[in-house]
Amino acid sequence: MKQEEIIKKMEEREVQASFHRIKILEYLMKHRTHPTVDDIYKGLSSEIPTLSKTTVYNTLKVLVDKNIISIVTTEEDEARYDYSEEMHLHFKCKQCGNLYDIFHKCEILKQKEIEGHLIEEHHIYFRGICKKCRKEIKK
Amino acid sequence: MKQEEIIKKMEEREVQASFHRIKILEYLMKHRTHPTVDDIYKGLSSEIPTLSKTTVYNTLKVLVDKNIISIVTTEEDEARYDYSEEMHLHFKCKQCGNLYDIFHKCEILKQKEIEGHLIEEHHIYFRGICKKCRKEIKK
DNA sequence: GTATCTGCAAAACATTTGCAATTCT
DNA sequence: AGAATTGCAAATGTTTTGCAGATAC
Repeated sequence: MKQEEIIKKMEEREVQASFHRIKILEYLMKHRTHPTVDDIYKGLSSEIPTLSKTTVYNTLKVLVDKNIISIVTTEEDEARYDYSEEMHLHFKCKQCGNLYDIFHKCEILKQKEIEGHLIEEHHIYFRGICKKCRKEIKK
Repeated sequence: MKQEEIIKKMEEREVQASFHRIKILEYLMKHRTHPTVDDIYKGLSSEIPTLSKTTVYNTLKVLVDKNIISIVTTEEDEARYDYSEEMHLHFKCKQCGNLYDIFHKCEILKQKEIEGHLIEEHHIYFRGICKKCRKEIKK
């Protein structure tokens, strides 16, 4: 995605597009690996040596608040962040620890309401044994 | 639930039923409010003055490992624990902060496999505005 | 020129660990 | 006696906060 588009996206959601913020959002767009704060910080610090972790925290908070990115809800204690335009769900393998994106059409993802409550965010997360590890076990 | 039944449940899952462990599991069975470690600790410390938080942590870890209880996956940084025999999902109100249990029949909760991955745990969590708060807003 | 953003250092928390004391079998 | 559980204190790791300096509108 071009920088212009990133800036446009931020303006749409009323986030001031500073240099650091653009770089952090760009990182999330390029790395669809559910990075932690530390991943983002380390990934950008060679390019932006003056970057501080506080700024990463601040920026992520703003982006989450403005619904540009979301927090991946897992049982881990370190937060992971996710940029995606498409609704999807997550699967984590108990064996290899891999966190997969699942772009699966589920009725529940389309649901806007449940028992009278208005749904604004869907967080669907499965844990188990992934395809790869199942094959390994069979061997 | 009677203490005997709690002990039976623990024996089934190969957890030694110590006094503290029974009390902690009992607390989780009685308080279906997704308590935090601190909630459990504070809730029991009047009854068990010698109880330490480390024991609460230890016990919860054992109970989760043996699939007697589960961790509620939210975006919060403090872990919440859940005892329930029935599969269900969670809804959190962005306004009042309430965390609701939703016992709703969803196809996805029955799914044992997705894209070749074996599902062992389903964590479904919605965020939005709850029924009550929606009514408040309309006023 | 005033708002906002940034970054350092310190503080605040939740959670884990090491180890000794206690308890259970 | 031997193994598992408990609990204190210290350590660890993540996230937040206060505040001063830099930057943007």
